[in-house]
Amino acid sequence: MADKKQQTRQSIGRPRSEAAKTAIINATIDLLNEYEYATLSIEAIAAHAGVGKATIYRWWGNKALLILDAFLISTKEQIELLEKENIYESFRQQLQNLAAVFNTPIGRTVTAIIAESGADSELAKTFHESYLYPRREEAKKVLKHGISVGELSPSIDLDVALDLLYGPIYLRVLIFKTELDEVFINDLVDHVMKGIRTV
Amino acid sequence: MADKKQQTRQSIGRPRSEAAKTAIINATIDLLNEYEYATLSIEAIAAHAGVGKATIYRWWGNKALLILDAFLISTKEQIELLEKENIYESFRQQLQNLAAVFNTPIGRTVTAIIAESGADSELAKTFHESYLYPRREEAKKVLKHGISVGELSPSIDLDVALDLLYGPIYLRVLIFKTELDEVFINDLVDHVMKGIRTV
Amino acid sequence: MADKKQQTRQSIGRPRSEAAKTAIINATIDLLNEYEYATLSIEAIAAHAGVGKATIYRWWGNKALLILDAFLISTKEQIELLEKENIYESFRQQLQNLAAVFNTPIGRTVTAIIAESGADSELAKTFHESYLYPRREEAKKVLKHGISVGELSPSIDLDVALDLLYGPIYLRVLIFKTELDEVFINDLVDHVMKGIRTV
Amino acid sequence: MADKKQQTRQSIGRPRSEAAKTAIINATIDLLNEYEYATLSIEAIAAHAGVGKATIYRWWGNKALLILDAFLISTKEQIELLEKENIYESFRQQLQNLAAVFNTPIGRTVTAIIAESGADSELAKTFHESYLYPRREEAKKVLKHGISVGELSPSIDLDVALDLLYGPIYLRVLIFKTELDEVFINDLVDHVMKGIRTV
DNA sequence: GCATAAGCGAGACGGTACGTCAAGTCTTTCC
DNA sequence: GGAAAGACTTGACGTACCGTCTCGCTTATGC
Repeated sequence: MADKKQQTRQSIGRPRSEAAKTAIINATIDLLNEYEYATLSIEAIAAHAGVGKATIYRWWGNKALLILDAFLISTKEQIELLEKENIYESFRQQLQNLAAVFNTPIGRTVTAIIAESGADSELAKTFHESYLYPRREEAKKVLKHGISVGELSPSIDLDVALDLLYGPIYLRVLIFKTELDEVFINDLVDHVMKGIRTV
Repeated sequence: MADKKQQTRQSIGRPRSEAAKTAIINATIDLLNEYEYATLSIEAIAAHAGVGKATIYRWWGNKALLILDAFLISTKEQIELLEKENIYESFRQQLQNLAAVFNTPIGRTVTAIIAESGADSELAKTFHESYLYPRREEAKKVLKHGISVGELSPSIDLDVALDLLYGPIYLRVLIFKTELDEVFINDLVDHVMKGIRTV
Repeated sequence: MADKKQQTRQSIGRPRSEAAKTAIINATIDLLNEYEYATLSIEAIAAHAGVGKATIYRWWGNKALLILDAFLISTKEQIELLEKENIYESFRQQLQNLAAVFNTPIGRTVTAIIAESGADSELAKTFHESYLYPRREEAKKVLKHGISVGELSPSIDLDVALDLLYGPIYLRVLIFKTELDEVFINDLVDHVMKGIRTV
Repeated sequence: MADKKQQTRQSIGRPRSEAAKTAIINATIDLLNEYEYATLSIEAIAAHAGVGKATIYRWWGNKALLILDAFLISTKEQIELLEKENIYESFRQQLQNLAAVFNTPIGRTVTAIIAESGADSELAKTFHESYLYPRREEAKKVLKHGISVGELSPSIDLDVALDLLYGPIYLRVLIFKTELDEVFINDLVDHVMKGIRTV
């Protein structure tokens, strides 16, 4: 079932230091509060984590992959689609959480490097597989549930519906950099629901 | 005494070379097809443009501002909201254009550096004033026209409506990196219209 | 600084360019009190003299030639071999003056660039022709006078004798950077005289 | 200094590469044969030595200090005051060696930058402590020996005597740029000896 | 319990690009 | 029409990091 460290770890030598890994991830997140991606140096992360540069390069191929990993770890349990009593509430909660995540330095940075990267890059693929796809699947389950209970029209395109919900959040937070208040979120969900609800 | 000297005393000394400026902007756009933001060097731009580095730094404070300027110049007349026979067609055309722009290396790069930048940065402010705000105002005029002719509900929030239209484009192109076909654009406009149209 | 271009516009056209030349020479001497040769820029001289850079390059080929010229002009009448009542006093006076000149920033600088330059350089040749040779000839006249009045041995090598007098001054001022007091000068002249005097 | 450091773990991290140091010093000496001080670039030295620029700046603060170091290393055993059978021969040999050293590009360059530098500069101080002072002390021992065996007058000022010997060498080589032949050296030592010898 | 081996912090290495500065040239306007 | 102002190309500066490579350790496994 759980294909974790099933493999017989028989490799000789000193094992990887989890303390170092944690320190590196924390230093990365810390320093992103002060520096933007371009001016954040691996050297600074190593110094701040009390770690040798080589230790970072041993486990992460480059700065972008390290930041992505830090992002994935730090947001692992942060965003979850809580099953609310109804679809409206589910998405309201989810959109609020999403906005919070991408209002964070590391969230903004990860989005920026993903936006800049090519579609076929390891970075984009990892982000898609480890973050985007799982969350979208979860969200789709909510929509499917809505359809099954007759709340939503069975003819809607799930992906389009979700793009309509999430797109404006990315746009406002990352591009327009405006605050997201309750009213906006409500309006947003209202508008989308109006288009996909059963009459 | 010498008040009549006032007339048009325009700056002494050798004037700025427009040829150099054009060469720099073109080199920037050219090289963004080969290099991504992080690996694009000012040195390479200068060499490619046949220009000294100092000439670049004289007119642009940093790489991001240069790229933004190149973007603004290259897209100056590229995107315009053509007055179509109806609102639906207007936005369909506009969204298509927008997708084309952000499918371009410089478009993707500019969005990435804007996303990464802070709300108060000169970069974000310039982008907002020179690009986002003017286009949004144009788009609002279309919506207002739609309201005045009774095609759209007078109670809609213009900004929310436009976020719903544009947000999914940014999301698909920059984050999901999916192709945008006619069907999607049509669906998108349909969905949004359904929410803001007069019954 | 340079009080030129006052009125005196009696004739049509540009005022005399000698004012600019003087301002440049003065600025060069002034700035050598603050900056050493390597960090003294033509740009700073031009700015300080209220002159365009091109005006400097029109008259002097490079920084070294400008400084040499400034040195030659500023020391034109400064060093002269005063005919004293006797040879001893003549050289005592002359050595004192020499030490004063090469204790000056421009004197030290000129010596340094001469020392660094090749024997065949325009710089070294100009310095030799315009400064070293004339002064040495003057000094030789003093020695010859001493011989003619029977005070000095007729068999002495004039050049060796003068090297013995001047060499130690250069050595102390430029290399050892020690103060030259009366006692040293006296000792120096004593020693040399002892070797070249008629018994 | 700290002798007990012998046991303790001495400076961690990768140790300095002696090969790099040697390559840098050699490149410096090599390139001074082609370029003069002003046109010799650190960049060229680094390239010629197959070394990164930072490695040069890590160990030498500036170009002058590097050249001085190269000079000190390259002349470490080159000049020595060989104990000859008599004082005359000792100095004849020593002056010959000195002339050879300062006829070299690096010798001429070092003297030039020392002449240009201020008395209190690190450069002048290092040159004095590492080169001038030790050699002068050696030379003084020769003079003192001459006094103790009754060959030289006990009343002579050692420093003045040595300035008389060395000053003319510097003057001829660096300023007048004349060749030094045996005759001159002999004359020079003769003259000085005549002034300091016991009758 | 000692050898083997990988991981560790530290930091020097060969490099690349930075952003600055000045050199020497060129182009415009003004006097 | 010459001189100022100042933009131009060029190229070195000294700095900051890159990603790699020793060092002298430390920490595990396995013989």
